[in-house]
Amino acid sequence: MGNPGAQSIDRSSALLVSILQSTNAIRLADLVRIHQLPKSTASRMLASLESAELVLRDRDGLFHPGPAITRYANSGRIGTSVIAQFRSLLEAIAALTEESVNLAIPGNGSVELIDQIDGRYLLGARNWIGTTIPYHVSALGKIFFAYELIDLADYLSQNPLTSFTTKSITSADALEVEIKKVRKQGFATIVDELEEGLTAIAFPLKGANDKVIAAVSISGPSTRMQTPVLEGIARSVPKLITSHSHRVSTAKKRKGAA
Amino acid sequence: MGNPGAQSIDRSSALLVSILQSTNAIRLADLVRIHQLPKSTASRMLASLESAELVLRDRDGLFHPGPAITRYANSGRIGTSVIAQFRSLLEAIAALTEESVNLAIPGNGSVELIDQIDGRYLLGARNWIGTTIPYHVSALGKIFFAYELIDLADYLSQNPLTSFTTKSITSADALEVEIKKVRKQGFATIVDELEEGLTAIAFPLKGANDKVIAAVSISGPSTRMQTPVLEGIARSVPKLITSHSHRVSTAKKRKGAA
DNA sequence: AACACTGGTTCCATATTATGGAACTTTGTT
DNA sequence: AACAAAGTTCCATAATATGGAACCAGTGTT
Repeated sequence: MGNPGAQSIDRSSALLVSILQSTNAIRLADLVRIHQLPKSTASRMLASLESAELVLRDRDGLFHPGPAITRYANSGRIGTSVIAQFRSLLEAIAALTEESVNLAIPGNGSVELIDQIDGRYLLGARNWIGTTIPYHVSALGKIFFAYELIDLADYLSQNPLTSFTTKSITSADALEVEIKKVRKQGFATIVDELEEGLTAIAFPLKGANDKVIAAVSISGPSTRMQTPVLEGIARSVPKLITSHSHRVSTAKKRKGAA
Repeated sequence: MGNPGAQSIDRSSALLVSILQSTNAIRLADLVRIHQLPKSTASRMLASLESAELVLRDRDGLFHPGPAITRYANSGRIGTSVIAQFRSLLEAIAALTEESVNLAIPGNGSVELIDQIDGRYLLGARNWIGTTIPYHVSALGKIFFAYELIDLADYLSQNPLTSFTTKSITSADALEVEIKKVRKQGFATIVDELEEGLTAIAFPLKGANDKVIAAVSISGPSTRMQTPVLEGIARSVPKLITSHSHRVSTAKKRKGAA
């Protein structure tokens, strides 16, 4: 935040985001406390957001995401924006690696695959879009843990670490160690952890303001994806990602803003 | 719109809503045209919304709903706000009618059932939550058409009017006539149109600012739900809905605002 | 190549508009 | 009944949003 000439929008946006993020309904007083705003200001802002249907107030005065947002969430075009943003990157990665490339966002309890480019090989070319995979056996999932799009503790408390193969990580301690490693390296891998013979490597993808919003994975048979290949990918793909994230023109200017 | 001391929020909210509603990505210039704003103002506002992650700008400068919203849409707690808001109403209706009562919101291509209270009878007590039903064979769906939460023309152009029983409406003309009737009466019915022997009656539900955001249906076997019963429901349930919608306390004040 | 055109961002003087303290309502609690 | 807590409204003040103009790319067009 801190956009010149947009204080009120910054503030009201922050309120809206709080409402979107909070698991349970939230009161005006809570918002005032969290954001350190005068009651009067917050009240006015929320009234405005409410009349735009961005926020909904229930009979008890609690705030919820509003109809305008619910409508969008229900419209079935959720992933499209992220897909559009990263399509060309996926293509570039697929061209480079010749393996299947997937785009994912964090979903409710499992990784949500939203886009895919198939590789050259026949083996591994199956379509994963729409599939959901538990976080702990997925390279993409490890990325979401490492970059805190999903809270590891939360996940552990709600999901058993089911094993898919003998290589699957099934202990909380081991998973935590693994996540730390991912954070350090900047990428995540699974080798035979989800399915015997399947290897994948995943990288975080940042949005405009440098926050991780999605992840991309390259996957293929473990026989093809040996250590040297993985190392090559780990070296080259981040470069592709970085160069992709620089928007064509006026982007450089705006970079400072975010 | 038109909240005192919140012009900028009203305006930026309108921009955000436009972005949420539009099927395809949208440019700054379009938004400026639609909302009759100076470029400079719109540019500033969108930059602010972007830094709050409410809006996402792709490499081509096109606007999409942002990560904060996508995250919420993917979190699996979409319907909860609406459910919370209408729970007590559903209970009241169930107590009165003794039949199964359902709450629905418009979904992608089909009615989305999000809450249910079972009636007293054994027949008809099956759980519909999560089920999706085509609009044209559902009383709830007819409500969504009538109150323009779903565009009838759009729907007709994308979906065949599949027949479920011999009573199902399968011609566009007949459906349009039916919708007009619904709009006039203020409620919708299906008698044996979705399933032989199943009758349902549905009513619109308004949010805080008097716009329809959801619908409620009462359904049971056609043998029990004869014309006199339906007439009784059509008389009594709207009263329940109205009395429910008056919020307990400060609501009366705020009513004027919206 | 030079030119006009379109889409977008930045600047800055101006006064409109957001601000927040205080007063006021309403509800729940002891 | 009195008190506390949550929320809304009021209003004088100045801080902040505003929008025209200048500016900066790209993208055709001749």
